Amino acid sequence: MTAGDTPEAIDRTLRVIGDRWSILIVRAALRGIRRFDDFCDDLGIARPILTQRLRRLVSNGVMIKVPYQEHPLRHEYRLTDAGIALSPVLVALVRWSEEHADGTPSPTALVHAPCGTELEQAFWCRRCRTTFGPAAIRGVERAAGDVGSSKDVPDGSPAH
Amino acid sequence: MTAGDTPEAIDRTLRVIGDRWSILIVRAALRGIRRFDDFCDDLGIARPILTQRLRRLVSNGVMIKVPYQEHPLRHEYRLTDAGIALSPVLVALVRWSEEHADGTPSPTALVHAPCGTELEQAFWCRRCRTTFGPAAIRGVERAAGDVGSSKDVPDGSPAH
DNA sequence: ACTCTGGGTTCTGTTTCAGAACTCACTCGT
DNA sequence: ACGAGTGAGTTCTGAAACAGAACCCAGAGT
Repeated sequence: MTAGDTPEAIDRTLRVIGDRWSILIVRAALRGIRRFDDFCDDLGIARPILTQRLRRLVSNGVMIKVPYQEHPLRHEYRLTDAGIALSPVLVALVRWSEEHADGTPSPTALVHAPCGTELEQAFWCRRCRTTFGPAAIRGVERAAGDVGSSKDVPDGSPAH
Repeated sequence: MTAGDTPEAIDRTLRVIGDRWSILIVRAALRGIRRFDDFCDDLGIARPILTQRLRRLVSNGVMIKVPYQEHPLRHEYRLTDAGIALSPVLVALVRWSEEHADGTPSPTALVHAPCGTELEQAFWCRRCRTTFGPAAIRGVERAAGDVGSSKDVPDGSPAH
């Protein structure tokens, strides 16, 4: 690998949510689904796999299992903060799907709640107070010794 | 699936890039890697899988295979615009990895090229000219007939 | 007692993943 | 002209992951 990039960290993440279902489960959870059978119905996922995925998500801190009633003791699954923090990933994925994988835009648009305008996703520089696209990204070494080695990112592609 | 929403589109996308390798391949490509063996070495991916993944990425328009020399006819793989457009997904993933999956921040920081400040990723409303977080997202029906049913996305805050 | 509901587990295939080792076309140095 | 080297793959093989029916079990409702 080119010196010190991090396939490790991202790789570990992909081991948690990098399968066909986990992200869809998180998505469903963001839509308010909490119960085993509802996940099943909503996603059309096989039960054994759902069991397994939920367990994995829970053990990785993406979701928690909380009882919602005693007696016929029942649990539901909710996103933790870490789980909610996945929404940028999801949004990025959904938008990419709409724009590049698919002709048909999804029937559900994501909007800025206060004003109802369809949202965009952008990179943001807090110093310049500006948004920008992929072309303006650069990767730099963060480690102690040598700072400044910039070596990420593509050529072309105008920002949006 | 419960009417309306689009597991289909996102599902199709996940079939393309929803495995442990595809995203890492795109990431490597964004770092400038183009050749078969370089992907191999960089990622530590098994060759047959790389072959398959590249083929799939090409056939789905994420990458293209272009000859970079005749004679010993050789090809390299480059991202298309659609491929470059995946960078928000990647960035979101990397940032989540750093913040939630891992203690150690990655050695490579992503910065805003012009000024060198570490970038953030945010949702952006062009009407309000403001950035905001997941809590301010709402999903609304886009289709003709029944508009108004809003039912996506996080209700303020599940767990905690 | 008997059926329903929620939340699972078992069992049995079928794809997909992964890795070593091999191939093949071509070029280069000698 | 001959062996070594390269780039880009294939073929085998075994290990996981996925998928679907069917089964289980504790309580509750009737």
